[in-house]
Amino acid sequence: MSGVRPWQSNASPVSPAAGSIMRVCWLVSKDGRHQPIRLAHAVCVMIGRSPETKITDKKCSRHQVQLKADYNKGYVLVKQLGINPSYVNSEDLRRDQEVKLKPGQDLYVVNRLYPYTIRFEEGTSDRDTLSPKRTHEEICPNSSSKMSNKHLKTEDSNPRQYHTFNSKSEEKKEKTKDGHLAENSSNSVTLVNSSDASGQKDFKGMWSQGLKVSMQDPKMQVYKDDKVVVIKDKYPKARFHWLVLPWESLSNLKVVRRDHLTLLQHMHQVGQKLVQECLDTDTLKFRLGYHAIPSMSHIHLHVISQDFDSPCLKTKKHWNSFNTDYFLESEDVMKMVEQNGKVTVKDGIAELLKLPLMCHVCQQQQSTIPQLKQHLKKHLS
DNA sequence: GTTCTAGAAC
DNA sequence: GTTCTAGAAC
Repeated sequence: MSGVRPWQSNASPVSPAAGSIMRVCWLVSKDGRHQPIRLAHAVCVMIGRSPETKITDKKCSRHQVQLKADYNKGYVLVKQLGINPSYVNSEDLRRDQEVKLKPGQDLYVVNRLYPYTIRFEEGTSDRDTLSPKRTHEEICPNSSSKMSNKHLKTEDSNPRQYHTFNSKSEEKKEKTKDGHLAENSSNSVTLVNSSDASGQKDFKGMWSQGLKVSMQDPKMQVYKDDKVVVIKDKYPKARFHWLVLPWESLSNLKVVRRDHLTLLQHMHQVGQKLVQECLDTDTLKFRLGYHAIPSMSHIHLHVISQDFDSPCLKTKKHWNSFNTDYFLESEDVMKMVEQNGKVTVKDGIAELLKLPLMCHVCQQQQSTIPQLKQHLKKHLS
């Protein structure tokens, strides 16, 4: 990245975006009677006694349950239509009763028989939605290719707040170590082996997967190279607020090991470079670091200016997540990984989010967020 | 992560 | 009465 000033006029043009990322939901027969059935978004699908489900039980209606997937909310609405009860989430359903079926929960189509579960996946082409999840090898048999060039472009839509320098879209993306992000030779991306996606006990909903989608979106990308991508925080808590994300699938700091140290160092260097290249760097201070317990999946390094002048900064949690020890300095994280081979977070660190609001410049306590924001104006040059 | 809103705080 | 926040829902 040395010498690169991505927003300058000689940057490369942006090529057409790859296919937009789409989600797909599968109804999976837990006893393996048949292949997964695709549930399209907001489309009612009837499940019951049929050749497709291979259910021949006469107690099962041909229209036993109606399923409607909601890709935005990350669940499937189950409506019982048959006479005999279906069973979801430890509850027998009545006729016409509707319940939400979430990843990790089971649906028994009738009389606690014929178990199903659902699985949400993501892909960038229609083709990805036509067949169930494939292994990385199935998708990308020759997966040694890597992105080689750095292509950057300026597109400064908001000079005060952002340099939006989109990266030139590369047609082929890299396979990650564990196959989380894989791409075949015809320009489709599928999230496979989503270690923290649907079905996991710590799955919080589709919203928590948003960074994985954003980082793949050329319109969101501010910088990218073969190891990392930078995007603007969608809800910036300061005038400048970027996220540096590795292509490699790392859900959070908990999975980081010594092997990842060079990656963390690279993320830090890219973050520092963003700061150096920022036109307001003379007047603004920046911090680089990680949230101890991030809400969003996929590890991300915050690069944030210390003005905290943003309408998106609204809550005590927002403030304290950047202004207490909940914010782990990138340099401290790297040291920890170097010395201990992993990152450890103190017990009870989430309690820091509830601390009284304190100005990060003069340490004066403020009683409310509006007061704090008013106070912060004093420190703005 | 955000949005929404009931009820606490003023 | 209005402002603000915490927690639920997504």
